[in-house]
Amino acid sequence: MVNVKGFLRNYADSESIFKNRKVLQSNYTPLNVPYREEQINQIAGILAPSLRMERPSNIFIYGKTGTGKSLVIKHVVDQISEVAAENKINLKVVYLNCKLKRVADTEYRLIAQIGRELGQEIPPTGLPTDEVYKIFVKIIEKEKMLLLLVLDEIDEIVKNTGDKILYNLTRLNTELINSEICIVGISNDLMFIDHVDPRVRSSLSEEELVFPPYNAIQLQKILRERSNLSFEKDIVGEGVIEKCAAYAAKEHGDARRALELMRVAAELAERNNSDKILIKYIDDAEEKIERDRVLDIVSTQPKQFKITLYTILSVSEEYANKKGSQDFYTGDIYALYKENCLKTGTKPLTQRRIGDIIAELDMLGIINARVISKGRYGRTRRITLGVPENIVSKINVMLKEGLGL
DNA sequence: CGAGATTCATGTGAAGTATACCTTTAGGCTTAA
DNA sequence: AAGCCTAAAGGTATACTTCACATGAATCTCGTA
Repeated sequence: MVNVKGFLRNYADSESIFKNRKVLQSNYTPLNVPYREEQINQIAGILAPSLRMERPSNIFIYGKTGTGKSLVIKHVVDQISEVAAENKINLKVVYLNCKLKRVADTEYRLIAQIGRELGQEIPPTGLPTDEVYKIFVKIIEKEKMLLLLVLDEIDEIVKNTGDKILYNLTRLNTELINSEICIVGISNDLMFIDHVDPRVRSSLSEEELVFPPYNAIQLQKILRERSNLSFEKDIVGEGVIEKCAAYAAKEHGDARRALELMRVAAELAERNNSDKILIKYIDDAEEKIERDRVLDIVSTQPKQFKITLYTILSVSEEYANKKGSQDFYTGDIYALYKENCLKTGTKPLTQRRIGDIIAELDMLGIINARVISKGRYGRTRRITLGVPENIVSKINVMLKEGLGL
């Protein structure tokens, strides 16, 4: 424990390899967004009427993760807000990510959350949904305003709860007298809009934009630009940027991932007292990111999810040790799950529910659970792991402690 | 031997229940005039 | 009498349970070659 102080002193004395750490963090909004000028101009053009208090067309934006959708929207919206403020225009912007569990993943919660963003206390449950709509309308109608509603990952909420919300939201405009709402929908899923009600579709996607993925060259340019802002000269080792870009390009040109890789690699370099970011740190970074991502998801799950996942992971570890890896199915897991419940003193849920939980864990990408038919031997889900082997034990240990097993 | 029937284990949808939380309302208590 | 607090009543969303039916390919059955 003595050398902790030494380490801290050393840390305080040594030069950080970061010139500006924030630049590489995921919530950073750069001044200019390379290779997205066209989209920025288009969106700005579409949203500009808001500065005359006229309702702009609703926009629908498609693009894979890390293609700059959120970034561009935030960028444009920030600028518009500034200009609006200069001209004393009452323009409110609400940005919401519909994927956030227990925040905006049902109709009630989404509307309630918008209300809260606009500074109104709304209880987490208990009110009728149309009551929440009324509260919401009242807030906007209180004074003449234009509400710019940015719904990120809008496909998630529709997948969960159907397109009724979108219908209600688009219809809301016809009821409003003072104010108006403009909806900007963002989706990762290109096919998404085909599954919604045509009436909603036409009003929601009055304008459509597609964000193409970045290619490796573009990713390199982005990385270079940001690392120039973030690091002192000559910190970034030979070939590092190329490797980051290549990694990310492999994953459909995900710029967010590339930048994260860079940042984590830099942090690892710093922790190792290295004054250069070397290629070897990128591999470590890759693993660390994946681990953190999974750990983060896992740790925020409700207890029953954890027990279920713990059961699955233990079983798969056991099988891995015994070699001759076998498949396992919902029934097996449920039996063991019940045992684990007994050990932790938790009331076991029914198999019906566990089936749903397994399906949800599959959606989270932590496991793969495919429905198969074993013919004469029934129909079930075959469960396999969705995370690398070397992370599994770490998750398992964490779960074990967390559950008190 | 092959087409169709059968079968199993659980997927899946609908409807019902428990829980936690909300607002409203009415009654009781306190307080100030 | 007015004002405030509390508890009961009436209502909702969400997570979960119960019930009942659906599924789909390995296996079985049985007629036919």
